[in-house]
Amino acid sequence: MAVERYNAPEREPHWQRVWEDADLFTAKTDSDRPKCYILEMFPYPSGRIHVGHSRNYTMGDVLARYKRAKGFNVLHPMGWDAFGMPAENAAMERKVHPGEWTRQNIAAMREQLKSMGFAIDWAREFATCDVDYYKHQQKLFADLLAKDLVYRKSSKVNWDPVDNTVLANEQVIDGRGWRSGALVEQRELTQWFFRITKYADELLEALGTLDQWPEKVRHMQANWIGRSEGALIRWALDKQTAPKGFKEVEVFTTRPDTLFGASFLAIAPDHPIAKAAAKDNPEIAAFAEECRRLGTSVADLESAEKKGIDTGIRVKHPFDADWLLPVWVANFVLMDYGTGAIFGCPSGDQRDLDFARAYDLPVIPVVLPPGADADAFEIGNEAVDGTGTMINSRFLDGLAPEAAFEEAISRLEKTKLGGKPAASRKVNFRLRDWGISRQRYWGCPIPIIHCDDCGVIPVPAKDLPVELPADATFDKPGNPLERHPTWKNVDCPKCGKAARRETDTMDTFVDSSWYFVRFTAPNAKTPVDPEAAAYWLPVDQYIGGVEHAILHLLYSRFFFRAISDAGHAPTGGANLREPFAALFTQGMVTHETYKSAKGAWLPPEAVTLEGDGNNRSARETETGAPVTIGSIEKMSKSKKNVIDLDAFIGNYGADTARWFVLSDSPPERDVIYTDVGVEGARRFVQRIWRLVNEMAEKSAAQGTEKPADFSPEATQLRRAVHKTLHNVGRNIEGLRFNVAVASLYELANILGSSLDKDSEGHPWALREAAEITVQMIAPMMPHLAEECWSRLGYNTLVTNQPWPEPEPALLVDDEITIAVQVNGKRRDELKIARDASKETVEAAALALETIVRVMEGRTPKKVIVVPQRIVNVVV
RNA sequence: GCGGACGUGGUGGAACUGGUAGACACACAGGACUUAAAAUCCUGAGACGGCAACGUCGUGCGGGUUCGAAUCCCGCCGUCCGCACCA
Repeated sequence: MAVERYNAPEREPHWQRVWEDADLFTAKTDSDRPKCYILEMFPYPSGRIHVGHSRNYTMGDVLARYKRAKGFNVLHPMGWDAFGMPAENAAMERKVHPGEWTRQNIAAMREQLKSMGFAIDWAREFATCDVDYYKHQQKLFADLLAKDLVYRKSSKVNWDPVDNTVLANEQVIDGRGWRSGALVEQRELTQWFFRITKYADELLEALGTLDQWPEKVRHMQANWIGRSEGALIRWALDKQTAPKGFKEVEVFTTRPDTLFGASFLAIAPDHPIAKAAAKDNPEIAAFAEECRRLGTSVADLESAEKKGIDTGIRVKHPFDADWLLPVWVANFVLMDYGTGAIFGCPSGDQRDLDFARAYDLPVIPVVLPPGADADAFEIGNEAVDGTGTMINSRFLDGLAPEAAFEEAISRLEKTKLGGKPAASRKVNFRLRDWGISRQRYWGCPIPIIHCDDCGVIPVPAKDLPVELPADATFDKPGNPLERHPTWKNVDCPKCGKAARRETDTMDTFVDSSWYFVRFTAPNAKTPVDPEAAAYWLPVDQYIGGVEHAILHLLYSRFFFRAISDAGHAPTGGANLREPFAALFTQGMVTHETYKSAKGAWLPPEAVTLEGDGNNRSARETETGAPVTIGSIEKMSKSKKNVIDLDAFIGNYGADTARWFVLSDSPPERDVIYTDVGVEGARRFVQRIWRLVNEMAEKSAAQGTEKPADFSPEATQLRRAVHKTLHNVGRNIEGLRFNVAVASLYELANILGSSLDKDSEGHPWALREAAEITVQMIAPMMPHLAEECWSRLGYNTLVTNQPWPEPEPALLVDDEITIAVQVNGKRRDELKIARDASKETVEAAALALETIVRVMEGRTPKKVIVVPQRIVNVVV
């Protein structure tokens, strides 16, 4: 009677082999069945997989297995986002080649993913550092260049003057280089850019069609693109004070209606006028220098204290040549946005107001809020926005801001300044072109040759790929390609003279902007196989972290369009512009952090925990030294709060890991890793195993004919099973895995109490229950499901079974329970036939003892009956 | 600074379009089985008051709309994420 425990770590590899031998997950282009492309954002091969990583692959896998059972031709591939900084850092620190480090990590991580039993088509696997991948990327680059979607311009980087190297934003800590500690400077470099702004309007417009994307992601992208309608206004410089060679300054504004509230102009520290002013004025030069020390991160720039310096330059107000305003250099004006110059209207903009108060500049209210008293109205420390009536604005007085906006622009369009209109309408985008140059080794080489005579020449197609040299050195900072003795020396393909290779490599976001296309035909001779792409794309469900909500997803949307327009469109793909039909952003797995007395992070396995609730404490297991329990954070190598997957699977098995990460927390939210949560998952694995074993003994034999009649309790069991089946299907499709899990727990409770019954049809109902239960858990705990399936007497694979369909008749109850309220407060409930008429329900409700008592003889004013939901008696 | 989200028992969370708040799980308490333990099974439980029947309160805080609000609207507080060279 007693069932042996299910030994997951021992049985799981067996089933993985069986699946592999049966070649179940290799996707074939097969037009008979509808296709379904499921993709999780591919991982960076950082070393080892921990339980945190496994969550989004598990989610994708559940969906892939479910869709497969539903009859879809599923594509579920895996690959590696293999270029990037960590490999280069490892090379410097451990003297191991980035390629070797990356390959080792990939090998380890591939084995770990396989041990999770994922239904992945491994035949399509590739890494972005494979020459066979990046050579196609170089071809795409060349084609984009030919289409004028790539260009060069000067742009700023973080420069470490001690290490003589370019730093990523994350390598700049408090304004200093992370290794050298030197104060970081901004430096201008000529770099490569993708013309993403050409697609700004389309990328914004098309967001409206992405109805299977989270609202918040679309919102974030819309804000990121930042379309705004306004005007370019030219301000004449006052001749007395203007730097030599400058006559005017152009300002972009979305609020031309507030022009009469202007009290100063502010320009970016690297605006040409600011640079000219700095030449003659050491104070301005010093200020600009200080601004440059802030690095290039927008977050740092904008959260820094607002500071400025008066240049002494004056400009004429566009509507009044006698009105002179000062020009300031300010640290919050960005050269990259608009024209790098703004006019400050302190009464209408909080940042301008703070600035005006700090430097004692005039504050003129120009918009009177509705209901405010015109004579007494003053601006305190809070600016007023939008709505109201224009005041102090001469010919605009009395207008609404929207009307004043139109009027101001119309007038300026007619006003001539140096023979040209003083202003023009302009749609401005916050989105900037995508800078892809990286001064690093471990990335896709940009296939360009620089010739002194011929200029910038693309590497001819016949000479591609441009491969990374294997023998680069990593013993010092800086770009190893730049200092490689021979690699960059090459003959100009045009004139044959000695020339130099481009030593910049591409941003790794380029690699990840089209890997999902390559998965559709990973061995194609051309970057894109138009037939395969047309068949598989778009990705039907894309799953990844919210941290990619903007950059990766926007770049991919752009790049897919750009390469389509450059000759790599899927067949008949004129309407296929969006690569990801549905997007799901999953939460992280978090874990407590532990710190030793010396302040070093400790991994969980080195720590022993004691007590509970508020009395928890921790010690180092080996030494007994006290440990500080830190905050709960996303699992990360740097804080060591990771649970390694191998150890986990060795203890509990993959199915427990899978079940745990699917349970409890809604998938879009973070889940906290706890040992007790894992124990819960492990117990459930055993419980299912016991249940199925007992059911196998007590149920009808396999293939028994369905009885004509079922006892009430057998019907009740069947109802529960079919309702669960309905819920699990619905919730897997909606990616509400935690809810699907909960309904399976609920069913397990019912199954447990249904075992020892033997009324009419019950054995058959039990067999049906066992089979459907096993099929329902199969996408989530596939190994256990196979084990159970064979225990039920099958020599087929449950993975190959079609998803069962619930019987509609079993989903609805004949008698239902509805709540009865008096004045909106629940007082009793009522059991009544499902199809009872409103009148019947009302009468039955009013007749309830509790209701009669609570009514105290009062007559109902109104009785609201919502069929099958609720009765509310209003007195 | 700008932009985005989230907030429900001791804990993780459920609640389809506004209709019985707290499903399910964890932790906890009591019981069964056992020489004992583990495992397993059964029972209980939002808070407060009451022996109980039952009553009152209750979804971060303050207002509003509605017969009815966790859900919709306005204001506040708190937490988390992104900000263009981390991936």
